[in-house]
Amino acid sequence: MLTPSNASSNSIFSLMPRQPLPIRDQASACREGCAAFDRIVSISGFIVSYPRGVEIFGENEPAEYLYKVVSGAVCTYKILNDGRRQISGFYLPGEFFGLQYSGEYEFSAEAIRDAKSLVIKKSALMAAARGDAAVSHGLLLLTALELGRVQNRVLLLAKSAQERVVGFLLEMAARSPSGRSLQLPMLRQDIADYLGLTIETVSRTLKSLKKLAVIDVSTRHIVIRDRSSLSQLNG
Amino acid sequence: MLTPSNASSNSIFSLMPRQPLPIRDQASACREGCAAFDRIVSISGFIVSYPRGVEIFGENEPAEYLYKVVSGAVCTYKILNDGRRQISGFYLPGEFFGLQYSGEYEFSAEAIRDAKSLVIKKSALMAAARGDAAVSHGLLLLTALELGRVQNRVLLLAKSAQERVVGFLLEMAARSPSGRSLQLPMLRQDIADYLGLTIETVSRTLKSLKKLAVIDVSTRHIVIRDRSSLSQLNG
DNA sequence: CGATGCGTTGATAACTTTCAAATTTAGTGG
DNA sequence: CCACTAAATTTGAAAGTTATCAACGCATCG
Repeated sequence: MLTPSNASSNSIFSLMPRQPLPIRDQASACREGCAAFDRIVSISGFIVSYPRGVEIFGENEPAEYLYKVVSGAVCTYKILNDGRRQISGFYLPGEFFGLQYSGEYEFSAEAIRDAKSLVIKKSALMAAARGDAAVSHGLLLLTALELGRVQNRVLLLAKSAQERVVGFLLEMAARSPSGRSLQLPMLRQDIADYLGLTIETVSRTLKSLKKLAVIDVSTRHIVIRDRSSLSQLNG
Repeated sequence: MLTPSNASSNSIFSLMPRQPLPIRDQASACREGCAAFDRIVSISGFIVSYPRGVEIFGENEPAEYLYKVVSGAVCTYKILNDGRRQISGFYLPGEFFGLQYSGEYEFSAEAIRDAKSLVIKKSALMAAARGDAAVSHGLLLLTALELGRVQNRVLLLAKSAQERVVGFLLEMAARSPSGRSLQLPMLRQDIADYLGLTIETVSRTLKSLKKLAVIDVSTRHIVIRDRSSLSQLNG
């Protein structure tokens, strides 16, 4: 009942992989399982460029569009009452954002590097979905993957500073083409706001991981030297 | 396009309320929006009793069943490598759990009070879903509500101990029949494992909130005396 | 070459955990 | 219903972790 072979069923259960997918597979799962979805997205979407630092959409705006990163990098975030910024996700090329569970965006989105996005009007997607179950399946798969990501983040945030940073590095590594060499598109401040830490703590933690010889650190680039030790430090 | 009036569309977007629903509305949203779903659940489900402390299902077991709490209380959790327990959610009467995004449960579930659950075989639900769009809509609504909950928890866990406890109280209050008087079905240890704190910190934080005259505290019962102050402390 | 933004480093303060009781609560058998 | 026991919660003191504040270094860019 819950096997991939049943993927044409109308139920959400059948859309889910048997094993939780590693994050790196978001793009590929969608490619393999939802070719029709991707085709619609490519046809009905248009490319928009966002210079670094520009807001792509704001919290509480009507959620009219779905976005797929083509190049660069994007984050979604929320500003809390006291002015702190909580980043809820980073999105790299091939990944989707703007998939909100209500009629209005729950978060704001901003380009953290100069970025290009494929922008798809949700109403167009929905029209396509009525005639093509693969499209609605694609949307559901994205939603389920997002849920899995967020659940992982809950586990991450319950831990110590070192475990958070390690978890972040492993997550980024899983999404990188090369699993060992990470180009970090975001600033230290972005990492801090993602992990609920300060930039100083992020900086010091990276340094201590370097001292332990599990990673090499430069400003925008991390090399994982000892992955098994890193995984052990993940708790 | 994204209005509630469009709820019969095949797209997940149309299933979502315009505004994020407060948590208390999980049960009622399902009642109102998914009468057919609830009917199927009631018909095809059976009642099982679980004494307090009993495991209902375990992480990595095949996710064959969906559960709806009838009485008592349940939590889902994960044991981390170092033995810590991270509780991922509490479920009160009327709420669903066991809705996993993969073919196997991501978490374990346990009765934190003597509990009765309606147990529904997912394969039966899926069969019903093929003939009745309302059923698959119901599943999707549950999934989307779960996503919203988890997103709120991410925001919670990035904050200070006091803000976490306050957020927890506000969340529980929103789910209680009376919004001001909370019966807590869980132990302090459960609250601590939910918030990523120690029981001592939870205890001290509750005491300090009592000192601030925003709540009254007894072992299993909280009364919110000053809701607006409490909300302000939520960050 | 100064200005600016970003990252690192150091010292101190604030917060949270840890460890070790003491106290209260809940359950059980008399 | 009371006494006893085990479990749960609270409290206190000390240790550990992270944040805050301040300064410095290091690039990039006009």
